[in-house]
Amino acid sequence: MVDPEDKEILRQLAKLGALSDYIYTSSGEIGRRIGVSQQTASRRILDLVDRGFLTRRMTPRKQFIRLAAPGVEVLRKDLVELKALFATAEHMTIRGRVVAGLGEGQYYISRPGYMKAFNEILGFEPFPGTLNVEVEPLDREKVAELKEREGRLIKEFVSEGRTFGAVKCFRADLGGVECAAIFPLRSHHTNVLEMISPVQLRKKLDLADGADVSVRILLD
Amino acid sequence: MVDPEDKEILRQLAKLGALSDYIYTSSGEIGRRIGVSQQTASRRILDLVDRGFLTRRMTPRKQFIRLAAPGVEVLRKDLVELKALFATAEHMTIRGRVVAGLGEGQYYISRPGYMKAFNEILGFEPFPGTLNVEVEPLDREKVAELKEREGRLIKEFVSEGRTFGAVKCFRADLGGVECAAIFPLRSHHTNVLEMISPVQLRKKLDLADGADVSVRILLD
DNA sequence: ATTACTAGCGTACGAGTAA
DNA sequence: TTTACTCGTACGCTAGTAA
Repeated sequence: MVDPEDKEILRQLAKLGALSDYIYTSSGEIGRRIGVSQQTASRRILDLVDRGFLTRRMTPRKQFIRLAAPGVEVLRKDLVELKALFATAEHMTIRGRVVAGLGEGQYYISRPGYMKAFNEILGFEPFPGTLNVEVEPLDREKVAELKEREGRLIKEFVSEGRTFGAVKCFRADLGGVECAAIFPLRSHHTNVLEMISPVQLRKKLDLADGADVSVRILLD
Repeated sequence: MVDPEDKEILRQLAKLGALSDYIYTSSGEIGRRIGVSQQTASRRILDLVDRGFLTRRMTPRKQFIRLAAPGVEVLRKDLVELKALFATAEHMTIRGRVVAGLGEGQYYISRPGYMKAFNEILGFEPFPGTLNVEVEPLDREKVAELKEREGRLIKEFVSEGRTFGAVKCFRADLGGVECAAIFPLRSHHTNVLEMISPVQLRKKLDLADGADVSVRILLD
């Protein structure tokens, strides 16, 4: 097993160039970089050499040291894992219950300007109506956080002689149905999610007012 | 300071999904994942919460836990650092001394087939002659390693009624002059580097036989 | 200068357990 | 079930030092 302290040494050596060639350094230097004594650094290096993660050549002063193939692999594995983590750090679950909307949503989203934008940005033409989900109090901070994120933006536009405000969208999944949460930039609500979908969510999922739902938001 | 053990906890939590949302887990579970006891995991989590790297909500059983912004930054910094390491893990220095060649190189590299290939692969038309560098014994294993690497390949081709063998090239830098090391795939020498360059290296750098040189090979 | 051994100490671990 | 406290122990640290 490679413990985190071992990885730290491998990383510091890699930063000095020991990934692809021998570097000329000393146990004291390495100790300083990782915040331990010369003695501890020496012991740990020795251990890594014994286990095949480092190769080195000694000289009367200092030493030539580089990562052996298994040492490089340790770091590469970390890189791959972190890449994957950030690549798939993509969803957030928000719970709430279905509530009756004001009927406003229907008017707005069916404006041709929005319809066209939804199609471009989300890849579907929404059913003309929103499903409103009252967010469970504990999850409201998540909604606030969502609003801080990029999301997919529909810019404000002018049509029919008036201005339609910018809207931020997040793709989502509700009970296995493709949908999206939409946030008019002007609003500051954090207790209601407005969901749109190519189908009528309420009917498709047979949702009555008060039904508990769990929305999986994709962060992209 | 975030020590490597702290990072390990953040990573394990991130793998469970705590990068972008709360996860429902227990100190025992986390302890198991990082190979420490429930007590130690509990103490370390508490410490990370105190220092602002984690946020959590307790329940009578288990807890909801996620990385706070500073915790995410710790991992992101690691990712960026590792990416940079592997992106620039690109050179290897090989030392040796100039030796007289057999004059063979000149014949081969000036064949039109090779000339054209060098131009495509290295971006320059080489001076018709090679500079031979006898590799210092300690660096010979590096040469062997180079031959294991991809490099830039010139495939074998037929011309003038005979076959010209495949050659592997590595871009290099010798005394600030752009050049390349070439390895006929058939040869198994590891004690001599054959260098080519758009200019006559020997003349440009005023190198007599026996001159000590240091070749910086780019690994790409 | 270095590396790396030995000794002694301090810290962080896990067992036991309360809430 | 959990979390997280106290406490005794042991592991890994640093200091001192030889080569």
